[in-house]
Amino acid sequence: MFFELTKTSESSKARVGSISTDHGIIETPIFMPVGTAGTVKAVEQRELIELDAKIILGNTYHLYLRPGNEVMHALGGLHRFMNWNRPILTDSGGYQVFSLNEIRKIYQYGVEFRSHIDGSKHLFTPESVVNTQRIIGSDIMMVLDECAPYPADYSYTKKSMELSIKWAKESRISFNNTASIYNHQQYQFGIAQGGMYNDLRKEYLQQMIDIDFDGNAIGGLSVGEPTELMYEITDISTDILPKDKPRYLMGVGTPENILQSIEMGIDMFDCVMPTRNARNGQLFTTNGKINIRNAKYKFEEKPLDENLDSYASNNFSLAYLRHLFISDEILGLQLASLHNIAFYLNLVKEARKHILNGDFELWKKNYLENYNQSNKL
RNA sequence: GGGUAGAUACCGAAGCGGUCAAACGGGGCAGACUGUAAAUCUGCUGGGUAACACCCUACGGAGGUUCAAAUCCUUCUCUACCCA
Repeated sequence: MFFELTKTSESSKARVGSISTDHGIIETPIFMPVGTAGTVKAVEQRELIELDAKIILGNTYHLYLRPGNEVMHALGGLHRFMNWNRPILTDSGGYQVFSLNEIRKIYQYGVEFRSHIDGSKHLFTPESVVNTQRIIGSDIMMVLDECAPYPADYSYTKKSMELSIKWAKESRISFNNTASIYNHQQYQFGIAQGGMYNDLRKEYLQQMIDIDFDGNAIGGLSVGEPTELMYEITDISTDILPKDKPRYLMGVGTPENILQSIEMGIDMFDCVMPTRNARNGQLFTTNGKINIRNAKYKFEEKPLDENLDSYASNNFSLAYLRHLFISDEILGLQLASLHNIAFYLNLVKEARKHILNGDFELWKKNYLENYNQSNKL
C-alpha cells in the first residue's frame, strides 16, 4: 500500500498518514527540503540524515540540463549519483515554465525552453519529462504542467488549465507504458491547476481524480497571490481530493502557511524558503523570524533558538552566526541552512504528534500566537 | 633647507566656477525572498522635519576674488615622494 491514512482530526481536516516507497517510509504531514540540482544547497547528505530528513526534492529541468540524462543514466540515477538512499521526489519543470517565462514557449505538445545556462533550445513534452524522471529514478515524479502566473484572467487560466489536463493524461499514459529502469518502484503525482478560479479548480480536480494518479498535488499557488486566496483554493481542493491518496501543496511555504494547510488536510510540502532564506541571513525560530545580520545580535550569546533541539541551535550563539554572516564566511550559510531545515522538520513533526494526540488545533493556535507575536515586538 | 604632488563624508576615491549635501566602491543600518537562473536582490547612510519643499552645517585652517567657490588666488598647517 503506497499511502495509508493513520488518523484524521475530529475538529479539522488535519490528518496523519504514511507513504511507503522502496527507499523508506515517510510519515505525513511532511516537509521536503528542496535539492534542485541534486544537492540541498549548503547542506551535506550526511547532515540531512542527521536532521532526519525523510525525503528531498530534485528538479527535472535542472538535472536534465546538468549533468544531463546521459551522465545521470551512466551513474545509475540520482540516488546513487548523490549518495542519497532515502526517497526523492522530482518536480517536472512545470515551475520553470512559470519562473523562466522569458525564455520559453508553450505549445500544445509541450514547452520549448532556452537553457538559462547556455541559451540552447530544449523541448519538454509530458512524455519526455516522464522519461527523464525514469532516468533520474525519483521515487515520486510530478507531471509536466503549466504553472500559470498571478494574476491571470479567466480565459487564459482556462486555456492553461485545459493544456495542463491534456498533458496530465498524456503523462499518465507515458508512465503506464514505461517502467522503472533501476530496481525500485516509482510513483506519479498529478498537479491541479486552475488559477484562482474556484470553478476551474473544481473541474480540474475532478478530471485529475479520474486520471487516477498515485497522489495529487495542488499547484499554481504561492505565485504572488494574497495568502487568503491561497487558503481558499487549498480548502476547496482538499474538500474534493480523495482521502486515500497523499495531497501535496507545492511550493508552500511559510511556517504559518504550512500549519494552516495541514489543518486543511495537506500531507506534503516543499519550499525553498528555509534554505534560500538561510543563505540570505534569515532564520526561522519558534519566536518568529529573525535577520541574523541585525546589530542587536552582535553580543547575543543565546542559542539560535532556545526552544529548538538541533545541532546548529544547540551549539552556536546568535552572535557567532552573525559574525559568520558579516564576515561572509561559508560556514554561516551552512549553519543557517541546517538550522532552518531543522526548524521546518520539527514543525511538521510536532504537527504530526499533536494530530495524533488530538490537540492539533489548539497547539497550532498557541504556536502561531507565539511565532507571530514575537515578530511584532 | 629646496622641489613636486596631495589634503573631499566612517574608509577609499571621483568631481576641478553655478545643474553638489557631493558620482562610484567598501563599510555600516534595515528590508525582501513561497514546486531555487538567488551565498541573491532592494532601500537608507551630514543634522533638523512624519515627509516633499525648506532650513542649518559642510570638501584641511584662515583670508580673498566673484552675482555664485569643493572647484580660482594668497597664506598657514599637515602628509607623501624626490634633491641637498
